[in-house]
Amino acid sequence: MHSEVVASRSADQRDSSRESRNGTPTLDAVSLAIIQQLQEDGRRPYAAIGKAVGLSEAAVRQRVQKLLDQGVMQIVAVTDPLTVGFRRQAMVGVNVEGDVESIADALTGMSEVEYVVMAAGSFDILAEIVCEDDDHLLDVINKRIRALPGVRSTESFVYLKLKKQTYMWGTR
Amino acid sequence: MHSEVVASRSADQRDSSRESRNGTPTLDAVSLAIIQQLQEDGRRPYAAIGKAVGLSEAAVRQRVQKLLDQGVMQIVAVTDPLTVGFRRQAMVGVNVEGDVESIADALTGMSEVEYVVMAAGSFDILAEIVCEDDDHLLDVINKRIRALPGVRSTESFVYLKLKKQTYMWGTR
DNA sequence: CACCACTTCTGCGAAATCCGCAAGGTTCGA
DNA sequence: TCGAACCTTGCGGATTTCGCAGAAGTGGTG
Repeated sequence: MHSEVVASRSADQRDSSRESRNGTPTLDAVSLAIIQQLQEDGRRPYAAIGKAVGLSEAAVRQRVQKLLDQGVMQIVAVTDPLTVGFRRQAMVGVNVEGDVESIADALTGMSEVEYVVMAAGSFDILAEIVCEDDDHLLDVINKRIRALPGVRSTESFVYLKLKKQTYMWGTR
Repeated sequence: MHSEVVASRSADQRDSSRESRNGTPTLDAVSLAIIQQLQEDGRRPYAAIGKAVGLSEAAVRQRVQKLLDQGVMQIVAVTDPLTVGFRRQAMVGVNVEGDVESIADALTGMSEVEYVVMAAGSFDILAEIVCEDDDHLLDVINKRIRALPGVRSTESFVYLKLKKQTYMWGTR
């Protein structure tokens, strides 16, 4: 009647939190389905989720709590920064000599930096910066990032228009 | 006792949804405070938010509903893609000849593309791609993106390690 | 100033949800 | 066989959500 995701809960998809090789918990199909529900609506009631994934309300509650505790997922409000008063954003590509990770850590510590990723290619690090205005952006890039010892060069891409921003992993 | 954000709701911060010049709604201090609460916990009850921002439960509910309807904010579960089974991610810089926006729209239509932004600098568009494995990633970049008419060239930055990912705009 | 249209906030029941808890079943692995 | 982990069912009580009616403030107009 109502689309069940799981028919039989047989051996190959039962464990919801075993540790895999790299230390991150492995997710089974049911937890994935729960996350999917919460990606559509973070406030969806547990009973509705349970009906959708084929679990009781209590079980969903336990799983969600565990997923949150483990840090696998978080339920948050996300906004378009422009609407909230941050008018200048940029992606900054950084080239590093020496220890890349320590530079990445330094960037991570800056509150204006929303996103830091170590990458392969012509940049060692990509960092997204969210600022209130041009002065602020300039300050962060030139005075703070370029000033870090070990930063060889940077290249900035100022955002003109945000076209897409999704959080629908697994919903494909 | 409990920190009130707003003391007097006087003229200069009353409107919660007026249209500003560029068409995006302007937010007042109260809505900002509500968003802030929901960035800490997307499931926080309306009454608790109301207490924190100095509004009744019903008022908070109405404002949240409006913010959601307007698309100013969404309440969702966010995860680390790696944990959910997407092992390859990349940022792709795209150079375009002709209409940049139509290319951006095409990218937006691809489910593997999580993030699309039009930028100034040596790339016209930056797009973040989330894939299950190398084959998938290769396919998206070479067969689908490069195949778009108007795409002059692309450059890929494969993610090695995600260091930071925040959703705390306004919480500074 | 009076009046109207509009929006927002408040207050209040009724319904739904959340939450903790307990008892019992199943499966898996030590 | 035992323990651990997980799920289910069921249950109340506390909390939250939800819809609605009424009050209050704003802006525009004559």
